[in-house]
Amino acid sequence: MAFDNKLPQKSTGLSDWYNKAVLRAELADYGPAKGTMIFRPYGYGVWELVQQELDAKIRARGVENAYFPLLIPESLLNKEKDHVEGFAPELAVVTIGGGEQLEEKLAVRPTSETIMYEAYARWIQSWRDLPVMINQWNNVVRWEKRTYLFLRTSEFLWQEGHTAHAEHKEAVDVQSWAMKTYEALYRQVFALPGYVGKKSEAEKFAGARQSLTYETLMPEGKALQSSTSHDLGQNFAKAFDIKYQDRGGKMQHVWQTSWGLSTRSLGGLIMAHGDDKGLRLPPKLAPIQVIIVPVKMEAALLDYCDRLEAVLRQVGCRVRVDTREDERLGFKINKWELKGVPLRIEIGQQEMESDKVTVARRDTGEKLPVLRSDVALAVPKLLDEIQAHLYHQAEQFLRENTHEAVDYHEFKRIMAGQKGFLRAFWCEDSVCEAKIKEETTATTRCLPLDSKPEKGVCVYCGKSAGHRWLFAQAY
RNA sequence: CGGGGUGUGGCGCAGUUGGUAGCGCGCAGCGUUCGGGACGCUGAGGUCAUCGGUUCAAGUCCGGUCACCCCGACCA
Repeated sequence: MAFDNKLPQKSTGLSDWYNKAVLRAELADYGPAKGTMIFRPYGYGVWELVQQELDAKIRARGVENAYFPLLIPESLLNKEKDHVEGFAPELAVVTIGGGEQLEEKLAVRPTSETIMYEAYARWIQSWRDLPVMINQWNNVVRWEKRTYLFLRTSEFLWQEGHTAHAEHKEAVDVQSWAMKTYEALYRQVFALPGYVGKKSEAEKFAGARQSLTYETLMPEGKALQSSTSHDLGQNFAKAFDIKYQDRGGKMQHVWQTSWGLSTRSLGGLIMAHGDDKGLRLPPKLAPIQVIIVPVKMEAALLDYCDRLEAVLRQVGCRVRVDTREDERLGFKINKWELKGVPLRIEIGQQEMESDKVTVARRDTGEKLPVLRSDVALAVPKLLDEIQAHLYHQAEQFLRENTHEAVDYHEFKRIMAGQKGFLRAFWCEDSVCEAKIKEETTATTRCLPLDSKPEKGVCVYCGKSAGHRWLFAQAY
């Protein structure tokens, strides 16, 4: 008996559970170099679904895909002061090429602002050239000290959008559109609710004027920054000399945005929805939405399964039949539960005789008989229900773990216990922010966009404060 | 980069006071099975992370190096 195949309990050891679930579900594996990971077909399949969904929305906004180089001359990277300082500690740099020491070192991109804007400066001459709106799907490298599959690896995959505009307002519109797009994607596709808001000065992107963020909550009460969208102002435009001649003939710097969503999102997806049996993938991101499992490997059953598969494929489901002969029913059930397939259909003698198939939901574990003639209608409906149910569970968790901290004593008490998101007044002084972090591990996550101005006093220093910010321990 | 831990077939591990490597799972073949992680038989697979030292003899003792994991400071 393969008892050592049991997954650790999610509730008792989250990180152990997470690592094993990711490896055993065949989402990913470790790469040979420190901090690198392999995206296995099943895990990459989830990412491809994310790409399909997001890419369509990006194109619909008129943003075009392109590709810029992996290697960035150091001098380029050094042009924007805050940007260099922000990324210097996690840079990987190529110093040797073709066996010879390079005259100018090449950074492996940690993000592409600099290499893209060098080109933008050459491409943009006139107001007629604007806006420039380019996205790229690529990989970036950030030399992390401590790595974690999907959530924090030295190399990760993402999409980064970079736009340039004549007017600041237009840039702000794009920044806001990008965040709304991410929010919708997270809620509707990832089934992950979260908070949208503005980053503090200390937490914003290196080189940005202002950053927006989508923050989700993980099971141990830590927040995960799940995507960002930046108003770069004219900081890079000035550093890279990106200018255009306006209608009146005057030279103007452009206004820019950048925004990204990475494979880190898959880590959040796995952690947030998984249970003791393994993953629970929301149907919209499940590479296999329905797995048909014959109870026995008999020709008649297999034939029945194949016909069922054809029916479901026709209504647009991603469906497969498990035809392995050496694994028995129980083994297969556990395997597909571990892999998080939303629906499992069991076909045996009983089903064939009654013409009712047994449909098992991964989210609730519930099994229900469905007439074969109803399957084409019932299965897509069940998939929608599962998608909605996962969202509601996550939403309830988020609600139950968002607290008001009326004073610092309460703040510390919550951070020492269950954690989660804390709403608290903050005077917006970075000294208080740093102190709070030092004493409680909580950092400002964002000022929620829907928060209204209020009169209050900073939880830390007692000076007057105009807004309640969201705090949490960050991933 | 600080603290802790681990490196022995693909994976998980055992290996006594040093004597020349074993178990479980997995894998391959055959057979019996098949409604919640089946069983039998046969078989393949290891220069014990690496470098150096001590010794007649090192998986085991000593020293260095490397890698990975966990906990902290940094990050999407």
